Amino acid sequence: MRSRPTLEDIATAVGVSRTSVSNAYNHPEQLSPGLRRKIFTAAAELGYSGPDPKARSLRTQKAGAIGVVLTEHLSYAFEDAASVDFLAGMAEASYGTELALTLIPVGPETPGVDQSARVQRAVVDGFVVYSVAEGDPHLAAALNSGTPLVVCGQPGTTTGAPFVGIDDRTAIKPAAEALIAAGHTDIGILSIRLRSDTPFTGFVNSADLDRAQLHIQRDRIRGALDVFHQAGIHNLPIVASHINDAKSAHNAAAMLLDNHPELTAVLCTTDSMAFGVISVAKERGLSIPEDLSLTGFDGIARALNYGLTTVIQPNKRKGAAAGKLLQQLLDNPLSKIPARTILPTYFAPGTSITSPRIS
Amino acid sequence: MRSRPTLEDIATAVGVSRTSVSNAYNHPEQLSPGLRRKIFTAAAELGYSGPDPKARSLRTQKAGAIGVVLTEHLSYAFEDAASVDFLAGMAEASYGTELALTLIPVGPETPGVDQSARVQRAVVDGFVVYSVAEGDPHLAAALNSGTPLVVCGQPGTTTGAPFVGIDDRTAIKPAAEALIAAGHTDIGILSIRLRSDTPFTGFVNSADLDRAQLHIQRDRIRGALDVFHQAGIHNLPIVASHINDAKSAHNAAAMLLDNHPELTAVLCTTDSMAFGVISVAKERGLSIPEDLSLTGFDGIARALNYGLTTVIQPNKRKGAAAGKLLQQLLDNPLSKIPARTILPTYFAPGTSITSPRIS
DNA sequence: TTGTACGCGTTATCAA
DNA sequence: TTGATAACGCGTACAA
Repeated sequence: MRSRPTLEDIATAVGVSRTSVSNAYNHPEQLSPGLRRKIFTAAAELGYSGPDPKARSLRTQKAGAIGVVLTEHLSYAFEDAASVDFLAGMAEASYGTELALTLIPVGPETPGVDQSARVQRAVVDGFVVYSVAEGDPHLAAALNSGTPLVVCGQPGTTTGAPFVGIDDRTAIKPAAEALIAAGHTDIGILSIRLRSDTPFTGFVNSADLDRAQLHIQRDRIRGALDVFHQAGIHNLPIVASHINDAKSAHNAAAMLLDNHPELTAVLCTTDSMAFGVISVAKERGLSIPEDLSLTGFDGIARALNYGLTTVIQPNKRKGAAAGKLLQQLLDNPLSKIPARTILPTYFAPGTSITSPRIS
Repeated sequence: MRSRPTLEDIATAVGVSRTSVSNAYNHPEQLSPGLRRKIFTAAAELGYSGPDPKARSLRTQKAGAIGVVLTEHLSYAFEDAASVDFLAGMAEASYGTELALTLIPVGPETPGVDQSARVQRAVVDGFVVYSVAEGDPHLAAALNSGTPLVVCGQPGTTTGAPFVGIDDRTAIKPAAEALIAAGHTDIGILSIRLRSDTPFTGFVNSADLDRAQLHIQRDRIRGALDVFHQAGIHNLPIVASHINDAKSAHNAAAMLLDNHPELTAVLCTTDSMAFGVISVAKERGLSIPEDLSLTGFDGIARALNYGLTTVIQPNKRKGAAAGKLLQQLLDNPLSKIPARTILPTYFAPGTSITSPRIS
């Protein structure tokens, strides 16, 4: 079996130089139409499909793609509405450019296996790293790759790379304030895990917050605590759930309510956790908000549909902003782009808060 | 500003050959640990981030990625549940491999602009082409690229490439049969466009079917007609809508019902079209199924939730199957893989059919 | 309009 | 365990 023909093969077949064949594909104006036709004819005959992209990208030092690094499994990214919206935004930002989107699969962290290999080997012109833990090896590899990089969501600091996201600490405050305004004082907090390295579901304290690797969860909790402390409420029970799925959310909610039957309200750092509370409440015959007020965060369709009091964040716009910034960086690596791009969030009052029952 | 150092720079700095530096990264076992350490130290000092992926991929003739070509805008792909599921399946199939997923943005078809450039320039080891029209230029470019290729969904024939999909013509029959079984004889059909090149929304006939570029829609209509003809029902009105969004579905449904007030049932080739009928019915005070029986196709969450009589297709499994097949092809280009992989579909009876009113 | 010469940064092979 | 050499396939000054 013959191997694929190259530019050179076509050149010799037609009896011209490689340059002319190259120009036939890349600079038609520098060529007589007749010769160009002859070259394409010969190419078709020899089964030549045009210049090899791999060779071209070495020569031009351009890959024609930007890498997207997502936490967790890539297939999870397609099941999570927020990351799908984010990708839609990235895709939107890629129109009008010649850039493809290379999704870099991130397997489960197997100790001993170098997880960053895929990032290092990715043929891309730059990276967008989406919502990873501080110290994540893929982030480190991307930072070290020598290509432009934009971090989205988290980690919020310590990377030195341009950041796109929301102000989680401030964004959650309207939800906390709404609970205070309704008169609640016995409030619990439910969040997703703060660390990625050790599986742990249970109560966390402020020292755990200081050690958090996942800045988004940390900042949301801190923002809520800011409000509660200011209202004179201290020592709120906080449960963090390692896994983010319906069953785990249910279990974490049960753990919180079992240990703190006095609670009249629960603030959740994600809508998904709030649905865990809803599921437990249903199980126990508690009605929301009459028996338990509840808030979420994210603004997923299901939450808005339910009427959950929550905070809507602009996932698609995050993707678009990250994409645009990276492109600007690619166009001009020295261009000054903002170190932090903070997008606005929107409080959705919903109907899941009322005053606590007088007991 | 100095340019990025290369393998060679490290080699001269350490005083060894390029080969040894390369081996330090790729074949640690062929190197004394001491030298390896020295090399990495020098690399860190010089700001060398490891072998350049672009050069590596030229040398090894591997890109480390598979290209996914999706119809329509890439951002639309993230808004459509079916293609998101498909991508999730592709992602799932990529675990355990070193392959990234390169999504190739396909802009609007601007006449005169060579749409296939992005496909031709993509640095990938193979392509999965998802649900494009027969004759699509991107498909042609991918076919011509000389790399392995799997076609998913459509076109169902004429490409010569391995195909993964469902048997649309057979799959829709249970929906049509359910209408027949309920006693309907005045049935309309609503589908999405049959051609991609000319915008057209309106009634179509069997000649239009023969000319269809979009095989999925054509086959579903034909499958339904098979059933209806066999039941002695002929000359059913068929409306095809060029655009697939809520408003267009509404308009197409209105067009069908306005011109055929005698209809007691509508068979739709997608769930999204069925919701167009639902929206028109609501507007006119028709209840479903009492005044109008209705069927869909796809099994999107909203349809199942509504209780629509529909056919569920395995989108995620399609992605996984396509990914696996392509990988097999990449591992061994000569391996015999099935020309057609047909996945099973599932009829969801729902509650949107009842017997026609006796008039 | 066409050709020459060089470089892009790496890896495989084989010899030392 | 280390090194020299030869591809890999192409783009682009520059010269003709």
